[in-house]
Amino acid sequence: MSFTLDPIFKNSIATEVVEIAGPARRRMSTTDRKRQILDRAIQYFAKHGIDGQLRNLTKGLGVTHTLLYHYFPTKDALIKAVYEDVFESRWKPEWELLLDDKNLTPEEKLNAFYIDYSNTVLTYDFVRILIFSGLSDHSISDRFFELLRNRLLPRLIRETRKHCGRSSRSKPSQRELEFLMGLHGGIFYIGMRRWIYGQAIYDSGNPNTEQEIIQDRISSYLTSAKTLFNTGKK
Amino acid sequence: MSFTLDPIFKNSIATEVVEIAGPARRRMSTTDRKRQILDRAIQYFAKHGIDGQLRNLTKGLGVTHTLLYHYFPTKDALIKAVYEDVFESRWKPEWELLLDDKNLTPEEKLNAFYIDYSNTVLTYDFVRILIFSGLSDHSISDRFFELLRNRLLPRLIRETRKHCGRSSRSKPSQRELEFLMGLHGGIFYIGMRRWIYGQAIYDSGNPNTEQEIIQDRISSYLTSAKTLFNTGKK
DNA sequence: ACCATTATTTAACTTTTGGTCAATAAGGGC
DNA sequence: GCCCTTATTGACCAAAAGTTAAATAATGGT
Repeated sequence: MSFTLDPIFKNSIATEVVEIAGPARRRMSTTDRKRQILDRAIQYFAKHGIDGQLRNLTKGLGVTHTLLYHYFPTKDALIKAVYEDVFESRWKPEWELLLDDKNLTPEEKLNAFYIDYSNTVLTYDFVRILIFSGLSDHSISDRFFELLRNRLLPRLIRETRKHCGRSSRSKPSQRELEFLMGLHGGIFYIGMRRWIYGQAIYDSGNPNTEQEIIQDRISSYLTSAKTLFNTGKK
Repeated sequence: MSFTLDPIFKNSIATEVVEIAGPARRRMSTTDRKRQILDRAIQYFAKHGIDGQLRNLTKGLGVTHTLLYHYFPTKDALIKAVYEDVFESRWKPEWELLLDDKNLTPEEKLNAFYIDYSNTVLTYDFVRILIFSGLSDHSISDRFFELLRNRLLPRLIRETRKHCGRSSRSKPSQRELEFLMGLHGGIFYIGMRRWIYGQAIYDSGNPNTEQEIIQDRISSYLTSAKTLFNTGKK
């Protein structure tokens, strides 16, 4: 035997307990809510991995986990949408333009590029989601590297060669590419240390310091490329 | 209503279906079985992450998942044992000796060290488990970096300075350390590409090629260190 | 002010999964 | 060859977690 409260009364109690302000149930437009859920999902999956639980994901939204199914048919679909979104929002087509700019020296281009690249890509959400993807199904990591390989690396090699006073007619050699990947990986590793291993790096992310660090490496890369690749012998 | 087979008969069927050879139930010594489970767990968790399921983990062993609880009290204990084991088995104290060897030049030491380091550390199991740990609780990644920071980096900086003809009396500057981390991260990134992103790198892991790649980078690192840190000005 | 639409919740189902425990049987020692 | 130890299993549990369907109620349009 149990007693039930008057519906209105019950509602007012629930309102007080669960949410301090606003009506118990607030309706949002489909697009707004979908966006909100997606943003939340990016944050949540970046932190907990794609094995995170939907019930916890929606908790911070003040919404039931079943509401997800109104916007995404399955959890996999949501994850796919997260991948898609995080990927789309981070890749900048301007990078290619920057590297093609005729008014900059190779060193200026590399510096400008890698500083912007590290500010855009080396964020908590992106680094972690990229790696979660790599660890499981490769779904975004493959696409990301395809762009890298096709759009960026050839331009970076071209600029490297320009810096060395070499022609860019021949196809990049494996050795040149790997030397470039040393620079590239070293920069990506900054993000790894910060967002995967949780290391505080230099003065808590002072952008000046980070810029100087990157510039050191680029300057070293370009200078060494000269001596490594200009002499004919290995 | 159901009928039951004669126990002996039933057993022989099960034996045929489940396992082709050997008796249905084989007993192993405690130490052997524990070792076998641990090896399997390392493999399994490296592939599927620590959220992998115990039932699947034991499937390949031809053993019930409940048997795990005879050797490890909980899943967490098993994971901890995995971390422990993978960590212990990969860190080589000889590295410190190598870097302290008085008969080698700094460049020889760095080459020898990083080639062995990459062969030891940049394996499927280790790279992935290190990163899984970093993504979740940092339990091994912290310990690994502590050793790196305390045992290796100071020696690597010392050798770098020696190569530049500088004294090692002063404490490593942040700039020096970060320049070194560029090299170090670039090398770790080789493992990332191979074991996280699943990229085939150069001729399917030709060790010679890999050695040359690492040597290129080290030579570049050392040469640049001279020009970066020998002049007094920034 | 009402109504139709649909965003949101409630309740429930199912499968998965870590964990327990009593029953079983392999294998070594006698 | 028997017996005792204990490695191994099978049945089972409870909580977790993805998914569904029906009920509820906010909101915009008229």
